[in-house]
Amino acid sequence: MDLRHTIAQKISTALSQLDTTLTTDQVADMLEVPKTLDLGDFAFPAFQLAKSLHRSPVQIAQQLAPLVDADGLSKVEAKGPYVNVFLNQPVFAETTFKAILSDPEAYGSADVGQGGNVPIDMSSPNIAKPMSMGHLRSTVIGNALANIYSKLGYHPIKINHLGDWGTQFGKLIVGYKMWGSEEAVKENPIKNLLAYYVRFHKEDKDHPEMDDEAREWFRKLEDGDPEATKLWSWFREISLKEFQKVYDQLGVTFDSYNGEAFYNDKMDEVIDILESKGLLEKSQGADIVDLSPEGLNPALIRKSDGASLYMTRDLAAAIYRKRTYHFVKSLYVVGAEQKEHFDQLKAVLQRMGFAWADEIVHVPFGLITENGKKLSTRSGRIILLEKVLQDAVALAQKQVDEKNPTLANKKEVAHQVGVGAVVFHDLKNDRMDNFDFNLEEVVRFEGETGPYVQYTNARAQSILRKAGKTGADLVDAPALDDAGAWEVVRDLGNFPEMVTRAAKEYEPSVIAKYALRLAKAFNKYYAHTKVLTGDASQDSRLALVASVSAVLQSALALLGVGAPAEM
RNA sequence: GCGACAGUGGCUCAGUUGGAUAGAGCAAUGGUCUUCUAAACCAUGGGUCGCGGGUUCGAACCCCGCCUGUCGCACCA
Repeated sequence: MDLRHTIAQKISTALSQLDTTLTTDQVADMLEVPKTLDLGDFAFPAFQLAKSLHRSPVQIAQQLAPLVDADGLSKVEAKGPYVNVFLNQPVFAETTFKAILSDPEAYGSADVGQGGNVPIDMSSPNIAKPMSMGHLRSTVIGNALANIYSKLGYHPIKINHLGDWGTQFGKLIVGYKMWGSEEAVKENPIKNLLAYYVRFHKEDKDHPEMDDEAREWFRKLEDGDPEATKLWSWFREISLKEFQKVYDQLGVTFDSYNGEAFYNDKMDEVIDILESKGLLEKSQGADIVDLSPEGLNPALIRKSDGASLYMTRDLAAAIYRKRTYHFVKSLYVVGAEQKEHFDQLKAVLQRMGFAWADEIVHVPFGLITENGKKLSTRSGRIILLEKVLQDAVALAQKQVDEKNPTLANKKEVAHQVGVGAVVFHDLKNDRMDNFDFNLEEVVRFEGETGPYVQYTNARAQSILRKAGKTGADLVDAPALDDAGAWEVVRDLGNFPEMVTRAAKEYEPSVIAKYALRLAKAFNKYYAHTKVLTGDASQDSRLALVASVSAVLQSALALLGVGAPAEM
């Protein structure tokens, strides 16, 4: 039984003495956490009882407070219409520190997932195009969710659903054959492949025959023509190698690179099923599934020329993932602009008789703009992720040189701080928030930022280093009795709940905000309390410091952000 | 036009899902390093929570209407 329910039970028992029956669960739901520390750690509002007891909430609170069994608590008092409950701080601190320090990895973990598979569709850049800030969002959100779900006992499967098929490959081949060379592509694959693509779009306006040619090459590719296939797989391979550089910097790995091409031979079955169930209709020459009963636009399954579409491919992918992974949940970390697509996808799967469609979850996120404008590869309005990371690391390097010139592994730290700033910035706000890109904002090191959290951890580590103790040495430290540390202690105790909430809401920002809250509380403590004084309570304070460091590291790890011991 | 998402200090955002006096960061001003890392801490100013109704003992949060912005709405993904 958790703390909330323990207290709820006490209150429930007390209420029965006032001839009121509320179950422990009901009381637990009503319990609030007051916004300021002087109002205690939990509060029970008496408003709702006023009617049935024919008394004012203030009176009820006054009568109820003395009836609550205060064993294990430090105080129960009525304040206005609330009964405020104060925890026994030293006891709570001791159990919390012990829980953290005896097994830091396990703290906040749970086995609710029981090893169930959770494929996560994420990142998904397009071959021959550079990765942009938009891909960063999908990548880091997906990665953080994978970490969070893993901590809760699920088995995430990170799938990079590459954009590696489509008519653009016809254009790419034509462009390459007209203007490209093997050397140029090898020298700078993405840049040059993109240049062919962009140039193609410029020139095909005056030379419509180029489009026919591109269509022809894509047709060849679909038919397995050796030359087309060879070029395609080369473009794919060489692009992937470029993407890998970014993933290495971010520290993100994948379990599968099955992209769009992978499903080429799996779409016929989808159409067969749809046909056999009589779901397909002709409309304006195309094959569709009418979703008007669901209040959705029709799902386009096959173009009038018989070619398949995005929807067809995603249906095949969804079914493949269910068969392969027997998932308990299937996540798609894809921009909010594709919401309707996923609504349609789920609706069609439902129509096909797949009840597991309910377990498909679109995890949408907001748009990144620049100067208020939407980014677009074709128009060249694009923020190169590689460049952003590069700039961030360079700025961090400058900062480290300035602040800590004698640091041994400056390069590594600069990398962790620079990349950490970018990743944290992307994860700290609600997924759905749109944001306008601003390099200075993204790579900020002060205030509510990733480096702030990293710095807090580095300070804590520094204290432990000076003391010559590790967390393991402090497991049995005596209880900390220091009202000034209470905010920190309480935050520490909240970590497990935050992990659960982040998973439930598919919202890494819950963890990022939590890390900021804990870091802020600790910095305040740090500024007011000297840890290494040599007195009898030193080990108790050190246990606090070690606990903070451990939890900050856990939180940063969940977000995919590094935690240097010094910076 | 229809639908989705959003609207909270000058700027960027929180607000534990309906509770006590609406909180942070940035920016501004002032203060704190001979003492564990000043990437920090402390203080001051700054608000009709888009607007109008409604539900409720109680609304930034729920319901209805309106305004503004963004995204989506058939053969791209």
